[in-house]
Amino acid sequence: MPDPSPSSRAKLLDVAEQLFASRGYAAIGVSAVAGAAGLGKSSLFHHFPSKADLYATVLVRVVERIEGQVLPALVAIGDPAHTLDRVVAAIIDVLAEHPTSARLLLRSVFEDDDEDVIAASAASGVNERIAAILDKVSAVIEDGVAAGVFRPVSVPDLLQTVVGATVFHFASGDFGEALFRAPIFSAEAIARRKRELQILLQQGLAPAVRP
Amino acid sequence: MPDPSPSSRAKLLDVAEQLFASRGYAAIGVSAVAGAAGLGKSSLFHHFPSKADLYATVLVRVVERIEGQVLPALVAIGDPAHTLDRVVAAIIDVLAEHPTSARLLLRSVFEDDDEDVIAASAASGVNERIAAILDKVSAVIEDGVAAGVFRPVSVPDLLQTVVGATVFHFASGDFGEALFRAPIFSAEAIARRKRELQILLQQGLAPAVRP
DNA sequence: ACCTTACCCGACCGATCGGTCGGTCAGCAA
DNA sequence: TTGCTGACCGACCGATCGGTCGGGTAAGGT
Repeated sequence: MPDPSPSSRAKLLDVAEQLFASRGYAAIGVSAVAGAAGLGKSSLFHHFPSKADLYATVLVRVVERIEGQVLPALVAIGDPAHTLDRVVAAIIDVLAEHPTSARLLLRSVFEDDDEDVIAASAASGVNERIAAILDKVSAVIEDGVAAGVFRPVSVPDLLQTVVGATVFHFASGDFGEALFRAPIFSAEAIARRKRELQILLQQGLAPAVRP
Repeated sequence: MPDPSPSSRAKLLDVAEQLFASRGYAAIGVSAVAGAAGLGKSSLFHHFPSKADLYATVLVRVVERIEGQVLPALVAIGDPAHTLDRVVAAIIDVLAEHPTSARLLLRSVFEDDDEDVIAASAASGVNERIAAILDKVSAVIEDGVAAGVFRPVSVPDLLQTVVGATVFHFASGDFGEALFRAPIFSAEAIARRKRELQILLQQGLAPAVRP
């Protein structure tokens, strides 16, 4: 019991985020969510009009957290190489802060969901907000290529690689921990992940030295 | 209609792979699978003892396809840099060949599934077979570091990056296609993906030039 | 002709799904 | 006290879930 009275609605959002992240939308029933929040199923429908709406609200919360941490890193200060470093660090930080974020994002990306779910999440505009962030990251890479601090690359490919290397990593859960034989979300693991990815990108994107 | 009479059982596996990949285990009912295969629900249970067993069988088929293509690339011929190139190409080829593979893999990795599903897939040993492949990839990287053709890296981190950059990419579906504004599984897109990732890795892993 | 076997189906089972409904209860303003 | 309101719940709804059962049908062996 961490909080005395987290307003029930917030508690529902918390447990729903946790449950949806671990087992997916279809596998989690509304009574399971309500029960985990210490409420009856009917009380859940007092706070949210439908299961799909609850899920969409959870997604919006996650996207807002990401925006709050990644957008500040995207203001163009310093050369694109430093900006990219900051962005990668920000993405890793925000995904590491809430272990559920990466999984939820991953699911929302490649889950051809239930019809009312895609309707609800489309109405909340989460996809567009994610796309907006990625567009800005693309712009940073393009700037770097144009300025000659990065070698020419396929920007969408690099973006996919960065997203895969960050989101997938923190979404990998038991699989990742089995691979590392150590926790993924420890402070050292997070710092190492940041360092390894930044070095790989900086060195892998360096322009060819012209003799 | 590719095949005149694919033995019903194979047809069931095909449509189940497609459906499970697109919407996940919990979201797909057995009657939907059977119906898509042109059969009644009862007929599905004539071929498979349970839904979980059907899913596990689908997973095994996917893992076998991957083994068949990636393991040959892992025989140590040439230096580790070339081997890694071959492995990356093999992974991309096998994931691109069947658009369902990457999604199924991703789900099996981070889906804290239903209890009988984890039991069935544990009995089929798919996790161990995936782990065995990744262990061999790890060995290649370690050899490269030991031989000095790669700079020192955190091997699990690099492995996570490679898996994320390949599996996530081909599992991203509509999201990825929206990002590229072009199909992901076209021959050109696959070739480009291969090239971009190989260059990024080779250059990013090159040891520092000693003055 | 008979029996077996493989394959398939419709009807049905209990459980659970998302969601509704009527109503209880505490707090608060008048 | 009275009346109202937001939070909450138990009981219930039709639909669908995974799975069972008995029976039907065609092929093949003897």
